Formats: sequence, C-alpha cells, structure tokens
Amino acid sequence: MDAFYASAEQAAKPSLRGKPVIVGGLGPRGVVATASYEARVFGVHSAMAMAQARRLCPNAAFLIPRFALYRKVSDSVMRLLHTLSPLVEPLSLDEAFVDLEAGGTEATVEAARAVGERLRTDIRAVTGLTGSVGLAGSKMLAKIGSEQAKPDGLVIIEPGTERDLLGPMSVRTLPGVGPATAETLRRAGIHTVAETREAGEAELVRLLGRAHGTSLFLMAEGRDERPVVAERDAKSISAEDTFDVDVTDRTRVQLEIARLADRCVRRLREAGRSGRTVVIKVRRYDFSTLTRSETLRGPTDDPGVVREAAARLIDSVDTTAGVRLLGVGVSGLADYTQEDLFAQAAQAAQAAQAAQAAHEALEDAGHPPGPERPEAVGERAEEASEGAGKPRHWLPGTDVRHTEYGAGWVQGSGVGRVTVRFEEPWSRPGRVGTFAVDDPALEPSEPLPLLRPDAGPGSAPQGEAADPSPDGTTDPAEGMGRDPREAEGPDGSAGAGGGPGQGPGQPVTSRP
DNA sequence: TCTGGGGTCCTAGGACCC
DNA sequence: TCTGGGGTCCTAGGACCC
Repeated sequence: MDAFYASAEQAAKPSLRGKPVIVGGLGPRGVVATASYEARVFGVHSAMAMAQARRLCPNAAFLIPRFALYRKVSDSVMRLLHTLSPLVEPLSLDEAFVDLEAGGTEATVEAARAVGERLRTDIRAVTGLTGSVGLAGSKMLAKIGSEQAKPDGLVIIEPGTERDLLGPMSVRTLPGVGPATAETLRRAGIHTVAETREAGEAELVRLLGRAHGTSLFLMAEGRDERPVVAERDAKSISAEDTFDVDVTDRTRVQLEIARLADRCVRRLREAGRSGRTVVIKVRRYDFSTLTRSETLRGPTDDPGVVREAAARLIDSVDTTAGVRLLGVGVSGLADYTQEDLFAQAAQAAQAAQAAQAAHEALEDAGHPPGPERPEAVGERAEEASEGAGKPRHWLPGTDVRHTEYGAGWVQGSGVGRVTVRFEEPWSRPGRVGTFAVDDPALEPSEPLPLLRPDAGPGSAPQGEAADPSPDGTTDPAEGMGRDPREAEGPDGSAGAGGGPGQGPGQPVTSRP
C-alpha cells in the first residue's frame, strides 16, 4: 500500500486530501510513522523525529496512528491476496509476498501482469486506497520492483534482466544492507551492487561475517531462493514505552516495569502463547541501550511470574542518571505453560478446592480475585482504556461523535478546548467546531469504514466518488457553504486555533 | 525539541556435557 | 604431563526491517 497510514487518513478525512499529512507519535519524542506524498515534498519521511517534521512542514496535519482502522483495511487486502494463492507472507500491515506459482498463475509475463493489474483494481475497489505491485522471480526482486512502482503502479522485472538492472544501484537497495553495513562497504570502496558482486564472496564474508557476507553476495548476483512462507509463529512478544521526560525516580521505574510486564503478558495471552525467557530493556538518558534476561524453568503466562522476573532484572540495573525507555518482553514461546504440566499431575480434589476458594473470595470481596486469575490482566487494561469519565486528552486524528453535529475527528486541543472537524469519509470536506474539553455532547467513537457501508456493487471507488472537484483537489472551505448545518454552528467560542496538532484547515476562518 | 514500537536474525563468549 | 573437540544452552549486544 502507498503511504499507507497517511493515505488511510486522507481517505477517512476529506478535508486532508491533497494536503500534507504526517502520522506518528505527537509527544515531544515522537517519530514519523508515515508521511503523505504531499509531505514528502518538504523532506519529511518515516522514522524522522516529529520535531524535525514540524520544522520542515509546519502546515501539515499531524495525526496519531489509528491502528484499529489500518488493521481492518489490511485484513481486507490480505483476503484479496489469499484469492491469488494460498502462499501469502505478510511483512507488515501494508505489505506481503505472494507466491503466484503456488496459486496456479501461468508462468508468463502476460499472465503475471494481468493478475497484478487485477489485484490493484480490486484493492482500490475494496479499500478506496492505492497499492503498488512488484512482480519478479524472487522476493528480493519483487520487493525492489514494488518500490520502483510506487505510488500506484506496477513493475515487472523479467527473468534475465536482473543483473543488469541491479548493477548500477546503490548497495543500500539490497535487503539487509542498512547504515552500518553500507558504511563498512563504503570504507572498502564498495558503493554499488556491481561493486559488491566484484568484491567476491570471500571478501564480503571477511568484511561482514559468514551469514551476512554470503547472503549479500547471493543477493548482489540477483540470486534469492528464499521461499514465501505463510503464517509464521511469533518468536517473541514485548511492550515498551518511551517517556516524554526521563524517569529517575526508582519507585516509578519499578512501577513502569510492572505495568509493562502486565501489558506484555496480556498480549501473550491474547496470542494463546506462553514464554520461558523474560527480558527487560532499558534505554538510558544518553540513548545507550541494554537488556537483561532471565530464563525460567518452564514457559509461563502468569502475570505475577513475569512481573517478578522483570522486577528482579531491573533491580540489577543502575537507573539513577535517568531512563528514556523501559521495555518488558518474553521469548522462548510455547503453546503450553509449566503450570499446565503441573496441573496434569495435580489432584482433582485440590483443583476443586482452589476453585471453591476463589469463588468465595469473589463473593466476599464483590470483585474478581487477584492477578493469579487468567483474565485479570486483560480486564484491568480494559478498565484503564474505558475508564469512568471522558478522556481529558483529545488526541489529534481520533474519532469523535457530537450529539448534534455527528461524526468528526479531533483537529487539535489545548487550553481547555478541543477543535473538531465534522466530516465522514464519504462526505464533502466538513466544518470545524470548538468545544470545551468536557463538553458532554462530545464523545470518543470508533473509526468509520473508508467506504460507505451501503455502497452497492456499482458504486465507484472512494477516490472518485467522494471527490467533488474535477482536478482532484479539494478545499476544506469549499464544502461549507453547501452544508445544511451551516446556519447553526456549535456554540464553540473562538479559540483553540493554532494549538499543537492543528490541522491545515484554517480553523479561525472556518469556525462556525 | 534529535532519535517509536514491534519484531527478526546473527554473533560471541562462557557454562556445561559427552 | 598447562591448554581436545564438538555440541547445546544462556546471556548480551547489535544490525536491520516496517
């Protein structure tokens, strides 16, 4: 998918189409996850510090990621891929390898192109978004082809043309060559794929080590026999947090480690797995990073056990100078736990007794028993996210609903106010309103689908159907005069304009 | 106001075992 | 009678990917 998160946001928010959109962490230490093509013109790209992105492109819309939406779109694209072949290897939410041969596609350039173009059409129809396709005889070349095809294109690398195509390219093009490897190669006078090839396998192994050297040599020759592998089991699960301000307080460090252990175990259990090795990660004030791990006697999914192991591990780390990140992970994953094994040996009477005790505890206390109970962790998390009362933090980009004005999204908030743009994926660009952050008429809500749910088989894809102007651009102000709600705006007083995360919609002039 | 969060794979040394 | 050789497991760190 092309600029996936940003494109999904533009499809969901008509006022942002044709405008720079930057999705990522909005805190003081956030980074860019995806920049729309309009933002890339300003030099903004993935993994850039958000602070730098704001300097380069101050008028962009800055939004936090909405993974629930991206996952839904991703699922529907992956379903399309599965119609082409049973062998589909997802790389992330927005990218996958498909083994067309295993799906019975005829092994000709014409047949492959037809399948690829059909797929692109289907993706557009099903999601309203564009995707790009690379077709080649190996994963490496298909990937390089899809990069060349972006945005909204298709590239075939025909058998026999690989070496000539790769030769002049930068060695960074090859998978597995990042900044460190590129620097090592550069010092050896190797910049291009052709030079990599000419260096020879022995030299590459000497420079980079056995595994990396041999695989790089094969890639440089255009040889890549890696199979497409569907549905790989996860090998580790982890949770980590970077803090807005370095944490020095020891008690706070211990508390955060416990929280992260619970979050990690919740996801472990959701995956139906257990793990044997607990690892903590500490990134210090100076960005130096260390890990400490402990391997248990058997796999567990008990939050108490993981919490205690993590607590022991953090005890061995000096954090007095301050930490910017803490993490807890579990590896050595299994589908059973040590407790399962014990349980098999345990007497039935004992189990019944424990159940009875737990039942009484529940009745006595009027609430569920402690963290020993399997569901306890997940429940706590739900309480935290759906806790009583409205959130006081309205995050830019998130979905809201107003009892009177309907569906919208948070454009920005600050000084006790929140600015909302009222529009839907299939509407014209909408108007903004400003409200008090505790306005009872305003509620957080779920993402709307990108395409109108009742859209019949004959309906046009998103991009064309919802775009009111012939040249493919939209002005947020354009739709306002035709909005039936124009006469009576929200009673939002003027104000929150210019706050952090303000969208590009000139809220002062478009204020109701 | 530099540098997220979730992963995978590889290397290397020491312990331990036969 | 200094110091074999191979294998596995554990720990720690680092490169890379999206």
